[in-house]
Amino acid sequence: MTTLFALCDCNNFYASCERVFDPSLNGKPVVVLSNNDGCVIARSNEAKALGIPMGEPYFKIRNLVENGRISAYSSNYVLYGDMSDRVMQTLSLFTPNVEVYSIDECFLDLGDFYDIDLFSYAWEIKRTVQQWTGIPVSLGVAPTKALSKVANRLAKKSTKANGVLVLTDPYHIQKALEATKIEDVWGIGGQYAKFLKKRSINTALDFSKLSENWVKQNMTIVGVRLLKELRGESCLELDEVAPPKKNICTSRSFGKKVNTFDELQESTASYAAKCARKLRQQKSCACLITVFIHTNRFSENDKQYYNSKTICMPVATNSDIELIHYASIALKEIYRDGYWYKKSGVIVSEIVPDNMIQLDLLDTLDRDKHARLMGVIDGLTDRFGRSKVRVATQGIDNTWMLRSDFKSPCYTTRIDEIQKVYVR
DNA sequence: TCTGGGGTCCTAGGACCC
DNA sequence: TCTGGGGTCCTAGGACCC
Repeated sequence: MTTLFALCDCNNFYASCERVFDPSLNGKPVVVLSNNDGCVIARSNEAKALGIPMGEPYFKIRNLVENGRISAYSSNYVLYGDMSDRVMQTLSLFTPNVEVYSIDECFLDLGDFYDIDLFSYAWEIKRTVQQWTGIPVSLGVAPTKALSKVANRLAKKSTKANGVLVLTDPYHIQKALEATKIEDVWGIGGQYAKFLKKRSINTALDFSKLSENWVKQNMTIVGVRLLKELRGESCLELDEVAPPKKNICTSRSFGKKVNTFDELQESTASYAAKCARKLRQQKSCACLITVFIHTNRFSENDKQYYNSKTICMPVATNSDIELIHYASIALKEIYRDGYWYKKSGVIVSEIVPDNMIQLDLLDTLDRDKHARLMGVIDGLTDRFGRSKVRVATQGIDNTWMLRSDFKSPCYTTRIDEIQKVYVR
């Protein structure tokens, strides 16, 4: 059986989202900053052309921003998430089988579409997404997922392809593999790239000629799957329904240096509540909770400290109140006076479906009551926005909160913001 | 010289992704 | 002054059991 996949990838996604709502940015350099406005995580083509690398710390480009040479935005995940949904919904009109691979990427299973004009079809997809959502996308079409990644990358890079590349005949596949450097192959990270280049394996084509045994020995079974995929043998299926997450993590760097227990406790409580909400959204509960804190690893003057503590809770839970309770216990154990803290986080793990909870005979908590309360809190959060209702431990003024100085409005999801757009 | 041999579970750590 | 956040999978090795 022959397989056929398309990988659709939004171009410079976060920067493109900002542009949809402010067309005056078209043709101009735009960057989007990480949480805390720390570094660059998305760049428009014009920003790339200025030589701004991915991950560039903001302070290094501050001058360009202040002189108006670049527009910089704080990341606005609510907006990007909503735009992502629109793109994915549009894509799912073209085939019922899609895998939302990340916020800006989607695999489409084109199954046995070999008898249609793939090139025209791919272009129709691209045009439709652009027209309906305002987001420019690139498409790579090929017999396996790994090859569709290769095709997508070349589609974006080549001015001739201009955003669409269909890679189905062996000759073109060879040429594409030859044109793809080993470090640009999906699944080859920094370590493997170094290892392979030392052995004169410089391109995807070189890699595809290696023996299965050698790859298995040196790169585990993961490498073997990639090898087969690049040779055109499909090993990676389309995962249409995202499996429930096995770990959920909420962590942030602070907007300022923090040294008191109370500030750490507020932030940790907020992250625990956020994890609880994520658990409820996927209808599951966690047995373990981990809290970690650390100082600023870039600061040479400050004393460094990292620690984490994991607590096994008596009964799996997804309640804000309980998770905050155990997070506080864990934090107390690892907190040390006399350090400047930069970041804290909460991870919940050992996740089980919420209808399969192992009860504890000595459990005294009224779990039904908790569940109803959380339902009410979720309802209020949905209606009035995040953090309008919260457990007291989470604090009120939250001076530790992250910095986000250049955030665009949540155009698509907030009534007041939507009105602003209409008024304009 | 030589120290049973499996099986299973768990954890830490390494690799990768966007 | 200023350097993101959130995930997955795989393997090796130790503990433990019979």
